[in-house]
Amino acid sequence: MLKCQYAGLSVRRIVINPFDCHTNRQLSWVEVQRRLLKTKNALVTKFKEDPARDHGGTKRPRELSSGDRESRTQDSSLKAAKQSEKVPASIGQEEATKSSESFGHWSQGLKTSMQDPKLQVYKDDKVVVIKDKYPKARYHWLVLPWQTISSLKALREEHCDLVKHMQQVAERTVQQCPDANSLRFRTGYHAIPSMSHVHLHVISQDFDSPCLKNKKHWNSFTTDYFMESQDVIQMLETNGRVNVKEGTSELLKLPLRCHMCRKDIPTIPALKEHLKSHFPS
DNA sequence: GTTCTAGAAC
DNA sequence: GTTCTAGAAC
Repeated sequence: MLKCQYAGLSVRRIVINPFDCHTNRQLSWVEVQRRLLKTKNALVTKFKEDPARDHGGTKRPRELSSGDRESRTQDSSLKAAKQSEKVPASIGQEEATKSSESFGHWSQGLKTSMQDPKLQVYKDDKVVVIKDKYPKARYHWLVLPWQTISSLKALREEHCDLVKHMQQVAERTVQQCPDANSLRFRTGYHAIPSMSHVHLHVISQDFDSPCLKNKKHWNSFTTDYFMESQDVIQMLETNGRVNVKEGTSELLKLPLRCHMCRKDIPTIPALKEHLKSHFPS
């Protein structure tokens, strides 16, 4: 039970009704905890008036084991990448921090992550590379510009050099990877990203990760929902903007198909088992 | 983006 | 009965 005092108002106790008021069914222990946390957060947010306290990724307790192996696998290459780290110019990072808006919503999480030195693999005056917080393969990085650009839709011809630089940095990051010769990598953007702030995915094609859990994850990297960096650059050069085809969001619902042998696989667990035949550990 | 879970699929 | 997914909530 919560005991707190804000703005002169004392809240001694929060009581959660263990029954759902609509269905009258008994709530699970987890659901009771979730409602307790929600009420507590609402009180804290209301009285402390601190919108930055609750950002993406901190909402619910998470299993510690998830992604651990991938993180360890990436670390060795990250150290190598860091050795080539340039000293950042005085502009860029601070400017990005100042111009960013609303860090509170989960979709703004990348703005926070890119500032976190623990996640940074490389940075220069234009871009930063971080490990994806929930890697969908053995190696999965994100290249982000310091400049605030919300998404592909906001890219224009004047961003051409920046986007080319992002691709160069992506290629260099792959070269630093100890498995660069044995694994294939792709570099590209999600056509309709969930997270704000334009980010280039650099991902190995093993898709061997406990964080890859559903059809949306799979299809976002193995269908045309994943837009190759080179294609994006070409679009910017020829049209001055990036064209996302109508119906692209429907690609996420396509049946599961192996990206290596094109075999249809019925379920995610079966797909993950199938991938072991292409990428033995 | 993730977590959680009802209910569909098996 | 168990496994798996889709969709709501965050």
